[in-house]
Amino acid sequence: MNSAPARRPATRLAREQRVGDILVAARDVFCEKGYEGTAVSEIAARIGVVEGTVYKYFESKRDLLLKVLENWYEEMFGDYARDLSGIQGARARLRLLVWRHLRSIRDYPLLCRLMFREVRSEHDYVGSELHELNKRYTRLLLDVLEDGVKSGELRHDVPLHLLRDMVYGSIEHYTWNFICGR
Amino acid sequence: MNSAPARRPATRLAREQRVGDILVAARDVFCEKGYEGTAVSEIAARIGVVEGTVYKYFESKRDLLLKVLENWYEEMFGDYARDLSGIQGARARLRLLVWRHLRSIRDYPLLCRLMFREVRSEHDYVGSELHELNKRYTRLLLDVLEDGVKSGELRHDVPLHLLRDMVYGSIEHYTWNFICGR
Amino acid sequence: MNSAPARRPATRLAREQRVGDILVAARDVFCEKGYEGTAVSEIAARIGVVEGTVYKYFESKRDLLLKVLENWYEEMFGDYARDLSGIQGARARLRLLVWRHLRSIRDYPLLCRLMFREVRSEHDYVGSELHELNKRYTRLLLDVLEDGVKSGELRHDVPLHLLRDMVYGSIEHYTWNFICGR
Amino acid sequence: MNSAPARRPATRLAREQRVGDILVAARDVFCEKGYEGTAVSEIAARIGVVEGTVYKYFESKRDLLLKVLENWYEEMFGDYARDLSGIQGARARLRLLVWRHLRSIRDYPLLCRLMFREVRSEHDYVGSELHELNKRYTRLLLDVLEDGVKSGELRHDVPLHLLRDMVYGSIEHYTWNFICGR
DNA sequence: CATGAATGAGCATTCATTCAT
DNA sequence: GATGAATGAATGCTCATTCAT
Repeated sequence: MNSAPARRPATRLAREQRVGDILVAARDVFCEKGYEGTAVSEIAARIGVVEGTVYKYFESKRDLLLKVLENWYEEMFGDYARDLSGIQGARARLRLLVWRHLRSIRDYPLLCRLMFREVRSEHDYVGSELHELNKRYTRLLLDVLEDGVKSGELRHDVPLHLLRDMVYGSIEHYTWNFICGR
Repeated sequence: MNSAPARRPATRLAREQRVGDILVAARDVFCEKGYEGTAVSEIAARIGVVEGTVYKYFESKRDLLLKVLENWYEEMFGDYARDLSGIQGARARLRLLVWRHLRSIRDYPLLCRLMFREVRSEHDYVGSELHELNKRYTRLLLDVLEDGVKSGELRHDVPLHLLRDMVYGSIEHYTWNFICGR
Repeated sequence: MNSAPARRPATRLAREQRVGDILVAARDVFCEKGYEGTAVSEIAARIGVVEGTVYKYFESKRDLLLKVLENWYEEMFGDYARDLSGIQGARARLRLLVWRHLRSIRDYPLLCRLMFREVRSEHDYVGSELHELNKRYTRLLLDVLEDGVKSGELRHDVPLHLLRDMVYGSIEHYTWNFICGR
Repeated sequence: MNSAPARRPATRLAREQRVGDILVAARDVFCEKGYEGTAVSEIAARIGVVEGTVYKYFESKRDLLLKVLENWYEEMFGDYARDLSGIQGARARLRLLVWRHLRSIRDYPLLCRLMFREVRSEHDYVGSELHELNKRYTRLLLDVLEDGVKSGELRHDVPLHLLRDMVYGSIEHYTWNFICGR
């Protein structure tokens, strides 16, 4: 029951470029308004295309959200691993990890919020790509702690994984406080 | 003068009773389906009334959510304070606080999730009644730690409020993991 | 993410009245434009309400279609049975059945088309209420033929159910030709 | 002058071959999903081309549907006429016609459904190529009946065209029942 | 010839909220 | 105090079709 469409062809971009533009626009709007509060049409409007165009590149609104966050996680954790690989000493390594983490939070508090609010508490999180990326990070944390213990540089009276949780937990707590505007 | 039609009796309850019923129904549905996923009509249906009735007692859907969580917080933190007032020794007091907190999480994980997801990251959180109730709890935590330090029972090499954040943060981290189904 | 709705309460009708109005409007638009070609909003517009109102009374567009046709079938076949119950003689009874059938087709050719096009070839037809109503009619047809044979009034050299199919088939053929504008 | 980029070879086929491929793919998808339920993109995908390509060979989606059915009709009725031309005797000729018809239905029930559902009840049917092809067949039927009557091989008490309609109608009725999954 | 990016209108469905009764 | 009919805006998603390359 459709008829006569397709007028202004508008800027014609390479697939990759378009995907990137959409991801950026989506990131911004999702951060501003939350997932439910965001209309796909607004994301499209930001980069001067129509809704349909977004759906040419992403399966669904949810897919778009996940891709936005995966993008961010990969970028973020890529940094961590790279930066870590030149540092000696458990304390220094730990400091770097925590520092990087905090820096990411400071730089992208709204993405953090998005992650916590819209994804991490959802049923599709466990087992997802995002979950994997997250585990890779906590693994890094644990490794550094273990190395430190082995080398005698760190001591601990609680099980190591508890220690890791305390570190990670504290950071998370700051994240929340930061996000919440304190 | 006499023939009041009075069909549908529609149980006429005391205001307080009605409010309570709505709050319970709202809590359940919000927990099950999340805030956006919940239809006011379903809350109403659960207790056999009609949407309009809910609006007689609550200003808006959002108001209802906030009231649900305030209710829970009050109950929860009331417990904490009461139970604390018979315990001697910083460690014991700290243990109780943490214990109660963890118990609440275990008992009401979905309310936790609701809190994190729908409220704590929102702009109307800071300065809200919920925020106040939360601060009352973290104050309690800090007090216990301070007492412990004063009495010499606890030592610390990091600033006390950092310690408090590590305690609270760790609990939060567990909360998330618990909520997320690990 | 909704806000401030509900202005003009518009004509407020009893449930039954409204349902009837919607069914009539739906019947008309479905007949004119076919199922896929019909927008629920147009059905609503015909009786001066908004889309949402339609969904208060019917689960879905498909549900509405089915209800429209059930309505018609019941009316139609009710007539058949009632009218039959005063006629003697197999030929006269048969004539009445065929006559009524043809009359229904003449009076509601578009409903016939709707039935054939949108429902009868679909997977949800077999076993549906509509299928049952249809079988009730073909049963009637067979009964009349059987009675006629028993009483000696009718002779047949092909199996009776084949005869029934020829009768029904011929009517269907006329239906199609009538529908197709010949 | 020379460096034709010529990436994606995109099999360059003879016009006729391409048209044939598209028709086959269209036939399959239309049969599976119905006209409205079919996306042109899926037809294209089936043969590894892109939507635009389909529009190089067919004016519109509707055009494609019509061409698919014309193809089938021609094939089907061509058979009828050819096979008829060697048979003597009205009964034998009639039997062949009916037999061929039923065989086509059995072999291509989904094309039948497509015909009935999507085309035969539409305004563009009457006067169309398809209508002509159909009339050619019913003409055949009538001719055979007339010959039979002339030669004294067949008797009839109803007008001949009615007889023809009963024959055709019965077949149609079986078609429907067959299509509908009985 | 073939591509595939882009269009843009269309549509079913949901739901917070109001208000006459 | 309670009803429930009505609103009407919002939104995710689809798809036939075009056209620059």
